[in-house]
Amino acid sequence: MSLSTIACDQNEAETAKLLLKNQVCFSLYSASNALIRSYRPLLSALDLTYPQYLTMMVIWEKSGINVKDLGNDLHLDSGTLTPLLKRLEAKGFITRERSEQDERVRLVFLTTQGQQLKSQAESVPEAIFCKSQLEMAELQQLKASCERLLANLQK
Amino acid sequence: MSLSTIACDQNEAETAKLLLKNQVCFSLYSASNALIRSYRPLLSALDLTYPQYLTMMVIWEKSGINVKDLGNDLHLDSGTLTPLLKRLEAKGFITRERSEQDERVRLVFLTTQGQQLKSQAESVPEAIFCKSQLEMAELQQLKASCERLLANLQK
DNA sequence: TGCAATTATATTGCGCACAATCTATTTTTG
DNA sequence: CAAAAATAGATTGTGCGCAATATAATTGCA
Repeated sequence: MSLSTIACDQNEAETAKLLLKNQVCFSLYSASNALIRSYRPLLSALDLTYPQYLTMMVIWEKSGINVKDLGNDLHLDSGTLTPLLKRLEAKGFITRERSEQDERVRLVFLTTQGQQLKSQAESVPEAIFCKSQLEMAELQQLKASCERLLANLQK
Repeated sequence: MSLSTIACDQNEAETAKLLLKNQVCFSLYSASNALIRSYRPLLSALDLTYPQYLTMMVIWEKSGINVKDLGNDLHLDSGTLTPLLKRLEAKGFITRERSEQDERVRLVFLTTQGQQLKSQAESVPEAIFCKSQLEMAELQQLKASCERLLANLQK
């Protein structure tokens, strides 16, 4: 094998790595965008966006949580969450109150209307599962790989 | 088993479905965000964002492509692409010219500077692969599942 | 040929994500 | 106890993603 052949092969290898169709990350990015698009009609009936829906999930489980803990759960920072929470408050689903022990901390509480929203949201997971048309086993494997990837990237 | 027990179990099942930690979609969304974050330091050295990098990949392969075909490849629409392409043009990586056969069509061409950028980008895929700390087999499986999911959601 | 329908792209507006920075409060420490 | 450091959250600015709409060019068909 000549040196020029080696050089050529290496060049082809480099080129292949920069093809869109060979990008794992692009597949993940496109699938994530497509999922959020699929949620849109279901969630707009509840007056929620997808990030707002995720946020409500945490608050349904942990009413009274502060912004920092919410950010840790959602992997989002205050630059994203502060305006998002203000929009949820404007819709009447939550209230945002300062902690009395530590005035820096904002606590987020579920309202009655926010609680009622939860029952309306109960059909959403099943609807998305149907739209995905994947077996539960494959979805679980996909979820596990995404979680491993996230954990590794955060190291 | 009593009716109340059934009701209780169903309620627990509904509650479990609305827990953040049980959401495949949230894992995908978080992993996608984390990946884009991981690309950021690598790509900012090339003066590119992640969507701009994906777009450049298509143009490296298909200089002279029109906006519609670019959008099909990237699963993005003109509302996203028009301003993105203007930014790539402002940086000198591409030119945007109207087709002479059909004045509605915009053709996107690689510049010399855009071509030079490709060689600078060649180390990026390997760097991300290392950051992911996943086996190639798992990444390929992840990619395949994402592609199946995307295809099913688009039906 | 002329006009309606179609097509390609651009524009506008909203809501994220996130970096960078700022403010206010609390904690630490000399 | 006062100054420095740390912490929580808010603000600002940029760049997506995408729905809705607008504009301009092309095509189809009566």
